[in-house]
Amino acid sequence: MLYRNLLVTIGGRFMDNKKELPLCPVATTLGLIGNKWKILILRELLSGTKRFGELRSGIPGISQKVLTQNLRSMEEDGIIQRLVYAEVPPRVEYFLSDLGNTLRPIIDVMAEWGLGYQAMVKKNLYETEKMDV
Amino acid sequence: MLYRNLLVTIGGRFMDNKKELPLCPVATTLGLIGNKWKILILRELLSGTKRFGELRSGIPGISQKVLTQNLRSMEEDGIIQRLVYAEVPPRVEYFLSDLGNTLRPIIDVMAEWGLGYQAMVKKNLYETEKMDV
DNA sequence: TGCCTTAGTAACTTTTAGGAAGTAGGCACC
DNA sequence: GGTGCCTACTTCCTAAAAGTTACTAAGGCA
Repeated sequence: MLYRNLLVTIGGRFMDNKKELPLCPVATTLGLIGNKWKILILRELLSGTKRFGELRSGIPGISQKVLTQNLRSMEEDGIIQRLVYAEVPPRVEYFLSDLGNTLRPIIDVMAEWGLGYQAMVKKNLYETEKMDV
Repeated sequence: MLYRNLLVTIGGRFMDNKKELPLCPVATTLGLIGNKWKILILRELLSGTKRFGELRSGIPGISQKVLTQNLRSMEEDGIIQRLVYAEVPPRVEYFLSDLGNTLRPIIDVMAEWGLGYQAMVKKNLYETEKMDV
């Protein structure tokens, strides 16, 4: 593994150019998983190894190109690993590296917050409807 | 407060069109803070009320336009609140709403992970240098 | 009068994402 | 033996988003 690859992708136009870690830890984290697709990919892979097509169907709205781009970027950053089988039709498996697995708490907290928010919205809508009537 | 504004912004091209909550809690969360700028704005406001200019200088690389856009979006979503003083030169203060404050654990976990990552990179670089010599 | 201030907007350029079509290459089918 | 199928890309073109720069309002102050 190339340790230098761990130096990531912050500070450029889309935090993807300069090989330099920002001082702020939050910005450092965002340098690796700063867009929503990477987080959704992470969410998918937290439940285990997935093929390209499985990721695509598991993440509604993502295009092939963007999925490929983000997978490559995450592989470069050492978050995920890529395993190509010399078969026809082609088969490529993706799974989290040890580093990628350490990101699990972040997704957990986000999932937890999302659940609470969904519940709040549901409750508020209900009360709003009651008030409307 | 308009409760319906809590229904957010997921599923469109950039998760900002349809007023519909996704089933996945992670995607729900990403609908509100799915881009890096919002998370950095959140980080700034977690330490207290800030003026527009303070936010701008506290978040290196953000442009006026993008800061304005994200602040407006976060205000619509009920995460932050905006207070305009009728003064010249103008003064506008931003601060977290109660809802916005509930996002604190997410930023905390990201900061924690970022610290660990920074430490790892530093250590690995050091070892790599030793190996290179 | 002229210049300072800050938050925001408008016009314009660059970057990124989306969509559709093309590629590889072994296999099944007619 | 030609045709089509399968999957994981890749390429091309267009649309949308983000970035950059310049400009505005409107009172205070020299």
